[in-house]
Amino acid sequence: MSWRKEQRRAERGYHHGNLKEALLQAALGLIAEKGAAGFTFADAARMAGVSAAAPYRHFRDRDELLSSIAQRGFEQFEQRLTAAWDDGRPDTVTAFERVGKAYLAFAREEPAFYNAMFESGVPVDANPALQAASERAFNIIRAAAERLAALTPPGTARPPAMMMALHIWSMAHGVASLFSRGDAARRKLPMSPDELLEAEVLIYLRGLGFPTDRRPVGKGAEPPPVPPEAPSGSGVPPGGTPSGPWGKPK
Amino acid sequence: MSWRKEQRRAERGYHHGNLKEALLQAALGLIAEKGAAGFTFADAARMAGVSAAAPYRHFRDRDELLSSIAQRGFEQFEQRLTAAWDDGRPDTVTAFERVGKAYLAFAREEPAFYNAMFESGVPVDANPALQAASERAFNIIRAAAERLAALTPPGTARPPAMMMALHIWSMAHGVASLFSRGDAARRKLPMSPDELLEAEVLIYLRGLGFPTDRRPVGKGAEPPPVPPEAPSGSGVPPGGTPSGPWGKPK
DNA sequence: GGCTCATGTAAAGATCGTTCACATGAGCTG
DNA sequence: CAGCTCATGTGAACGATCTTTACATGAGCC
Repeated sequence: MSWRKEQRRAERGYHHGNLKEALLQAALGLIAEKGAAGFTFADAARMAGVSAAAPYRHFRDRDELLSSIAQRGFEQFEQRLTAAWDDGRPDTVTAFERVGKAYLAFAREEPAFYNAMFESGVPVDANPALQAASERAFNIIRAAAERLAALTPPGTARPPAMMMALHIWSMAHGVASLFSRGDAARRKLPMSPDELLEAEVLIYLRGLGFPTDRRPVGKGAEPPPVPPEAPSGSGVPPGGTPSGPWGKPK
Repeated sequence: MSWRKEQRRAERGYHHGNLKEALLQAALGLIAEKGAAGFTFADAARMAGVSAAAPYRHFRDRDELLSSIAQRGFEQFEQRLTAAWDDGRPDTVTAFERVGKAYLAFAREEPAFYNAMFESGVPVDANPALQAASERAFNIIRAAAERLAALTPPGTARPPAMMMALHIWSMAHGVASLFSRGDAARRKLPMSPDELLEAEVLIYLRGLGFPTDRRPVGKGAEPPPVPPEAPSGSGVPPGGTPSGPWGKPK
């Protein structure tokens, strides 16, 4: 009966017109603010200007709304990873690292999605569409790993691509959850999460025999262009390089 | 007024005697069952056989109970990591990997603690004791990394120990959150989380120049004893070893 | 114009978190 | 042992949330 309510209703009529979408947006905002735990179904309804019971016409319950958001998150995630991977251009290793950065960027820039996807307690298999979306996203990493695995320098054992993909995913997720978002970011670090992950991945790749000693960590000069995909002779890093992927040793 | 209630009270008298501890235990059980999000203050009270208001005599609010549990979790975590590290015996690399396994074992065997520590939304700096406990636990990993860094084979750049520690932590945490617990464990994997992490760490260490090609992944025969801490000449793995830390290539 | 069904509302029940005034009894003081 | 005190537990109550149920509205279609 409040004036505002009548006002709203006058604007949009008895029927909202696009409540489902409005609820998703509202929830997204609330999760970004207060985390998936603090988000409340009633609040989302209020924010959309409808009664507390209305959302039940569009979502079975609060959890279904949450898993819808998680699903949407995985879809956007997939898009960003795909763009970052850019089919391996200009060279596989560079593109691979770009994927890692995109992972962190997503966690940082879309905290609400990331939260719903990985930290809200929504099980991956809550709903088939969610699971499918999650798998599609992971498949980007997997495809990238496959391309990378195919490049193992001669004389080096070829690692299973699936394993590589899982490794990379765990690194990115570990760095993101521990250091790259909200509260967790308060842990004091000697370097940025991006640098941390980049060094981690480079060391890992070197452990697999890939030549990765082409640039220091700083974002200064562009690395000298590498002949794309031509494994430069012996894959093993030249014995005893004095500097690692983490920059100059002091 | 119920018979049960009178019964309980007759057994223990008006005062509970050890309510704080009982609440912590009850909460632990509930979190293990339904996750930190699903755990309710009222439930814990009920489980301890006490009115819903009683817990407020021991905890300012629900969040304080949660962060108490997180703190306790970090303390137990520290103990287990310390035991696993065993001051670097019998050799640093072996002990280091044992720490990784202990990390996963803790996540698997103490889901309630792990949940409260890392997934409950309790910020690390919620309370100074919690933060301190968290740092003490991390310091075990850090100390181990320091010992490891000191062993870098001659001719190899020495990585910052802090960075190594953060890398290892992120790997362990990433594998644990994504693959090693409850709902998340439903993702289908080609290998166990333990093996996954072990391979990841070994490849990483190899990337840093450590010789790590001493055993396949299977848990069969004990690895041949390695002369403790005698960096065997050139640290770089003998060029072109045909099998990696992940086992035989097929 | 009238029907129908998706969509929204109001009201109500169950549960929680939290607070407040009050009850109990364990332990100290004399 | 009497009496005091204070930590600890109780019950009742408030406001908020989630969810269901019966009812209202109106958009689209015949």
